[in-house]
Amino acid sequence: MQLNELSQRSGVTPASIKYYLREGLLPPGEAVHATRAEYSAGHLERLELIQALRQVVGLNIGQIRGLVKMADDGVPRLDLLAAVQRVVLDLGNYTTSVGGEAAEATDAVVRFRGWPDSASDARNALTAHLELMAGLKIPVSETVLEAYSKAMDDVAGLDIAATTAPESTDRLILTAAVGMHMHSQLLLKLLALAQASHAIRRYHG
Amino acid sequence: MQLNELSQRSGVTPASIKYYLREGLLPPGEAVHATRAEYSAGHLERLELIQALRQVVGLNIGQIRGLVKMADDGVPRLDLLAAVQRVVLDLGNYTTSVGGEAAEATDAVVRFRGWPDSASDARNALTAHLELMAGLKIPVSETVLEAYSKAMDDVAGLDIAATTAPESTDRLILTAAVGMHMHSQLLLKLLALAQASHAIRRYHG
DNA sequence: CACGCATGGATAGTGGCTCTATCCTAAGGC
DNA sequence: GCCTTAGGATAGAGCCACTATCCATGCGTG
Repeated sequence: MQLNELSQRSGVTPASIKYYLREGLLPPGEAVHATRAEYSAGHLERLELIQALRQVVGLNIGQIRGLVKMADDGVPRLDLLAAVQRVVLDLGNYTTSVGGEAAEATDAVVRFRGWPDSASDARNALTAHLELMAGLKIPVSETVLEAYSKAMDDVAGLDIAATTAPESTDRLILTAAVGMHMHSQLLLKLLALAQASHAIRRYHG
Repeated sequence: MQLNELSQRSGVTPASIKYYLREGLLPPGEAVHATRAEYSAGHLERLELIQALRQVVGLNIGQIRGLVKMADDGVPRLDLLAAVQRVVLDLGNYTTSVGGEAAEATDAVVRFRGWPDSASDARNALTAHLELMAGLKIPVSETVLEAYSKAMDDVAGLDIAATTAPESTDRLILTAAVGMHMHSQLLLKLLALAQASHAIRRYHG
């Protein structure tokens, strides 16, 4: 198919498709000659991925480019999922701080939860976040950390099970990113409702 | 104090202060005459609030304006806290959909958690979010909803206790917004770590 | 008393981001 | 052989959060 058909099937305007091509999110079509290029079902799938990551998950072009580059480079699926987790849950690119109270608190959490204690983006992100909270003078007691981590341990026991290993890499990224995002948002909505409920109980009953 | 001193004490450039004045985030100083205005400690506090909401919580100018307007209008503290929760946890302005599977699921959660079942932003947001997930073909089983809500119920039992009712309304908003944001982010970091840990156990142990 | 310079106020410009519109050339189809 | 249309390049738009410039005013300093 050519650009126009790709546009109509995906619902993305030709101008935007050209933009994604320029930005390297969409690989160029196979040039049949100087002024015609042929696009495949893979391009359509890629466009759906881009749309979902932009509109549902809210990633920016750079983040999307990072993910699709990995996909195109044939990076192993586990690494891909880790990358998806990093951008979707905003684990950032923190400088790995090695000592300090925050690192100790992270160690403590990992220990009393019995989690495997290997280094990871999530671990660095947690340490960095605890440092940030300390810097903002927001105390995080061991009690809170224990309760939160227990709650998240319970939650993590379930949701990955739903992922029914998709066929293509693009679809894997799509389902993983959208699933992670929607589930984390679901958690926050439930937290809001729980907090509101507790507040009502406290003040009105 | 005058603009320049306010700028130096707050660390905000005069140009930005003028911008906040124009946008109605910062009330005008008391005009001593045509070309001089005097700013108070309240202005400094307001600037600190704006800074925190922009840089830490990541709110935009419109959201901040909404909150400070409420503060200036002397809205009751509980309403203020509800507004803070709405913008910080992204509860949005959803159209209150009354019926449908999602609404039933929300009812079910509230029922088996024993939460007071009054209408609220959080409740609408949850229903809307469940509808969104259904639209995206992401199934949310009752098991997941039960586990998630249980976890959030446990979490909500703790963290509001830390709020030591601050003196001024601006400080109340600041501590509430920053606290909510950082705690919710903490939860997501812990979720990431928990998921990574479960994944490792599954694949390597 | 007069001059210079900071202040407040208005207006316009900047830079980043994500598109979107225009223009041009080169072909394919009728 | 002409007209439509794809593809490619470039420039522009619109939003956001500032940031810089300009100007009249009038306080403070000498």
